[in-house]
Amino acid sequence: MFSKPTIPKGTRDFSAGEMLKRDYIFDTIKRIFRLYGYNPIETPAMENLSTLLGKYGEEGDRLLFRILDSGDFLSGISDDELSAREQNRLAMKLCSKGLRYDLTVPFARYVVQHRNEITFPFKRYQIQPVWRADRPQKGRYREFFQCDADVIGSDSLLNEYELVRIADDIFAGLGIATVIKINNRKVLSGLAGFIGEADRLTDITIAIDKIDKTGLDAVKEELLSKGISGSAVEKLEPVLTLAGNTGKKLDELEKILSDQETGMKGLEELRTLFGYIGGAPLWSDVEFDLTLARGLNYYTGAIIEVKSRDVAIGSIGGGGRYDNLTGVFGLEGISGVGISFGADRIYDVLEHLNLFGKVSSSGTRVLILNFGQNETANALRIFDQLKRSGIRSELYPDPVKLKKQMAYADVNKIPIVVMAGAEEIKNNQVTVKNMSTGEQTSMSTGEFESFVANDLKEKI
RNA sequence: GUGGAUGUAGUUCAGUCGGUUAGAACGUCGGAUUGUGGUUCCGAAGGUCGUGGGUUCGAAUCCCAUCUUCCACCCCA
Repeated sequence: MFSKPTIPKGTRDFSAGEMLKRDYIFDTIKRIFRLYGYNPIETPAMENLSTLLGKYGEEGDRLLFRILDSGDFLSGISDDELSAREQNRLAMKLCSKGLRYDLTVPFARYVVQHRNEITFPFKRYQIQPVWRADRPQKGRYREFFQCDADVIGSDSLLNEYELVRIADDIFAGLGIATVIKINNRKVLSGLAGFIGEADRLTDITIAIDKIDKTGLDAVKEELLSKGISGSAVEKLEPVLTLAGNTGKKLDELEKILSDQETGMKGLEELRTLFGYIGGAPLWSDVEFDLTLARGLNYYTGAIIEVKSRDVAIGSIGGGGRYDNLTGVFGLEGISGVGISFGADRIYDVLEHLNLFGKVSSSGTRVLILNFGQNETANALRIFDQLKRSGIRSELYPDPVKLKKQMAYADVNKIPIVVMAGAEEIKNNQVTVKNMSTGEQTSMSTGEFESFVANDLKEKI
């Protein structure tokens, strides 16, 4: 007896119906990426752990899938080390590779490794799965696809603007109402300096990021519990509750952060970026959100996040500028900015809002019925004729009952059935059935030829 | 990594207090109809009750472990 096969926690099979919908998403994203001059690259599923570790913070390191070394992986390990049972130390000795956690760090590695073949600014897109050893939930998987577009080697804020446009074009194309939130790490940094806790930036950003979800009081509580002084939290509160439109918020912040050099630089960047955005006709709402503070510790300038307006599923896209990501791989002074879209969550949003439309049908337009050995040569001629005209068609492979063949056309939503049995062949005819109306017409082979060339071809 | 819920046919779900052979609907397959799908009628197949232990005369039902899925944290797309 075999036990039923299963797949690992947090992974999924994609059946044909799902793949057609997923491809629709990928095709839309690729089309827009290409429209803006980004070219595709791919990197391996696994990277050396030395490439991955330490890039995502402590939490990120924990979520890395590690790959057990091949061969005699115990050879360099003493019995003492084994019996000490120190997981992390042992893991470092047993594993030298891991599955990629995102596409940005492998991209940084790629840029450093290929620096002599690349001319800057370098624009690339990358659509591949990533893996995280997280505990799965709805909209959260252990294997999922990211769709990244990055430009590296240019400081211009036109790049940030371009990424906002790309996000806007993609979601307009998919028909998802979105809000694109923008913030700037330098402003957050200035804020930390302003309240006298400049070295606690990470704790502060992680805490205030939750203000939407948990409220102001919970954020204050978290800040205090992390050891931020009461006076600092008090100083921060009026800033977090700043109201008004983007321009007004920026004006207010300019007064507050006037003696914070970094903060002022961030505000200037935001003004420039929103200046570009203000002149563009956009589908999405774009807003400055001071509490947007994504935890990734490599962002240094702009921070971007995209959320669905209609479905609460976390962010469906995010990105930002990282001034020195390649620095850890030995290439200093190269700035990059990128954005990433989560195809799996976008899928869930489209499904939830019923926005896939006709994408799900198989696409076959014509089914030729199989009447048996004597009629096969004739059926194949019709088949060739359809293929030559570029019409997606199938010949039913087995000479089974017509009832069964008809049912196949029905469940696969094939709109046209072509029949040519002994009767038709004798009279040089073909019978065409329209599956939605049930209407059926017999025509001469000559008439069928023009039917294929005109009626069928037009509808593709 | 922490805490909580869940698992019965391909799918959605019943299954009483622990008690005979675990049921339904939908789907699948066959037939009514050997040249005609969707509707209808008849029939059939399909279950180690997530897995492994334990308690009991007896376990889908109670206990323990483990896995899955889901939820709240953490973090994130």
